[in-house]
Amino acid sequence: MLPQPPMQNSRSLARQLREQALLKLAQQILRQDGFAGLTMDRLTALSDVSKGTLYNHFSSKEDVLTALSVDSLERLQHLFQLALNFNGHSRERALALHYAYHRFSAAEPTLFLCLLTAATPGVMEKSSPERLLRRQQLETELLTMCQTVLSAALADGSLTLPAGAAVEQYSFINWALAFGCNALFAPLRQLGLFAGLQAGQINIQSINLLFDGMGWLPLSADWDYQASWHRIGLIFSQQLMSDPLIHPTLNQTQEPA
Amino acid sequence: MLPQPPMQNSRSLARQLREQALLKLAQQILRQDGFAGLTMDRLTALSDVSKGTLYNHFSSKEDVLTALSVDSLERLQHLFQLALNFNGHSRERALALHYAYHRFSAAEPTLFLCLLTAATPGVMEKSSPERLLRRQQLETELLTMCQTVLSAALADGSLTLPAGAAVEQYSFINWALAFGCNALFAPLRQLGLFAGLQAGQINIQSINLLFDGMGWLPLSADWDYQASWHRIGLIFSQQLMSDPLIHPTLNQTQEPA
DNA sequence: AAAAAAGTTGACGGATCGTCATTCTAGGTG
DNA sequence: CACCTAGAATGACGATCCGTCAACTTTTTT
Repeated sequence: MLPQPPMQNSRSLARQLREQALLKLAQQILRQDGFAGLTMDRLTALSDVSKGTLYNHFSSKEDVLTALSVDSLERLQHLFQLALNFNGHSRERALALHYAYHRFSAAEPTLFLCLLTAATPGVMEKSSPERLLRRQQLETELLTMCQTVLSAALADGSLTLPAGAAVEQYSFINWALAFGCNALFAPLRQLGLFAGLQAGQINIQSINLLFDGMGWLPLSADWDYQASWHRIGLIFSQQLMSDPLIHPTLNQTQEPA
Repeated sequence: MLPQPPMQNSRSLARQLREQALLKLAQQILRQDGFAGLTMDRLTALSDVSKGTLYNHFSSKEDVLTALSVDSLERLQHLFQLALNFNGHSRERALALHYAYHRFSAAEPTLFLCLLTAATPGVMEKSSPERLLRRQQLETELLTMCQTVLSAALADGSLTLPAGAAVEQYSFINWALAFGCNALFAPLRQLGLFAGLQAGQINIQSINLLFDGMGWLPLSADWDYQASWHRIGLIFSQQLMSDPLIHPTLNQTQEPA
C-alpha cells in the first residue's frame, strides 16, 4: 500500500537504527557536557562507528544538530497529537497545544535549545539540504495541527475572525507567543531576570490574554482555565515523556573542557 | 562632575575607537560572508591590528558575538528612547516600543541574529563575564523602559491589572511576543513558510490582540492603530537608522568557503 | 638617559573538522 | 568452494582555526 518502501530492508533498517543510536548518544553528550562538548571526534569515540561512517550519516557537525532538531519536532508532533485528543472545547484544545509545547521545552531543555540553535544561520548554512527540507516539512505539519484547532473553533462559532484576518495569521501569532515565552525562559532560568516568575503561570496567563483578545469563547472570566491546564497535564503525565537512554554508561570519558 | 573618568584619556579613547572599528568590521564580515565566515584570523587580517591585540579586546570569538549583541542592545535602547518620546496615549507609546523592536530586526537582520546566537549556551559559555554582565544590565534597562509605559498606563487608568497580576508579568509577555514574532520571521524570510504575510502587518495585529486581551484602552475597535503605526514610523525614518560603514572596501579578500 | 611599565606582534601548540586512499565484507558467479 | 566485485567502513592525514606567549616596540617614569 505504501508508495515505494525501499527494497533493501536489512541494510537500510540497520542504517536507521544506527542513526537513531548516534543521535541518542549525541543528545547524551549534549546534556552532559553542553554544546561545546559535542565534537565529531568525541561522538565517534563514544560510538561504535568510525569517523567516516559518521560522516556517511551526517554531512557535518551542524547537520547533527539539525538532525536532533528534526528528532525534537517529531516528538513534539507526537505530543501535539495527544493534545488534539484532549476532551474539551476548542479553546481548551488550543491550550493543550500550548501546554505540550511548554512541557516539552521544560522537560527537554537541551533539545529545545537544539531547536533554537538549529534555526541559527551558522547551523543552517552547513546542514544537508535534505534534512533542512525535512525540518521545514515537520514545522509545516505542526502548524497545520494548530490550524486544525482554529478551524474547528471557527466552525463551532466559539471564535470569529475579524474582516481581513486569515487563519494563518492567528496560528502564526500563537506560535510566536509560545516560542517567545519558552525561548526567553531558557536563558533566563539561570540569569536573575524575571526571577520569581513561574514558567507555567506566565504561559497560561499569556495565552489567556491572547485568546481573550481574540474573543475566543468561553473567555477566561467565564471559565477556569487554570483547572483546564491542570487537567491537561494529567494526560501528558500518563504518557511517557522521555524514552529510556541507550547508553547509560558514559563515564569512562575524559572530563569536559 | 562625572564620578571618575579614567585619567588616561588619550589611551583609553584610542582603545575605544579601535574596539568600535573592530566591531564594525566584524559586522561587515558577518553581513557579507555569514557566521561561518567570521574567524579571528580573518578579522585580524582585515583589520590593522594583530591577533594578540585582538585578544586584548575580546576574550574569545564568542566574546566578539556578545560584544556585537551589546552593541545592538545599545542601539535598541536608543530607538526605545525615541519611542518613549512619541506624542500619544500610553497604548500608542507601547505600540511605538514594539515598532522600534520590529524596525530594528528588519533593518539589521544580522545584528538581530547576533542577539539570538548570543543567547545560545555555546556562546555564553565562552564570553567574558564583564560583557555578559553588561548585556544583562542593558536588557534590564530595556525592560525597565517597557515597564515605564505600563506603569503610566496604570496611572492614567487606561489599563488595570487583574488581581494577582504584576507589571513584570505583563512586560514579560510583551517581550516574549515581540521576540517570538521577530525571531520567527528571521529564518522564515528566506524560507517559503508563511509566505505572503507582511511582517509589519502581523506585528501590529498580534500586538492589538494582546493589548485588547489586556483591556488596554482605547481598544483596537475604537482607535485606528494602523494609522498610529504609520505615524510612529515617521519619527523613526527622520532619525538615521544605520551609521555609515567605516571599511567600505572589503574586496581584496579570498572568496568565502 | 636609563629603567620600568604597558602594549603589540606573529609564530606556535593544540584541537577539531572533513576527506580519501586503503581495507573489509556481503553477496553473487562459475 | 574459490573468486570477484560493489559498496561500506576505517583512521591517518591535511587544513583550518583558536588562543597563548616569549620576544619586541613604544610610552611613561625616575
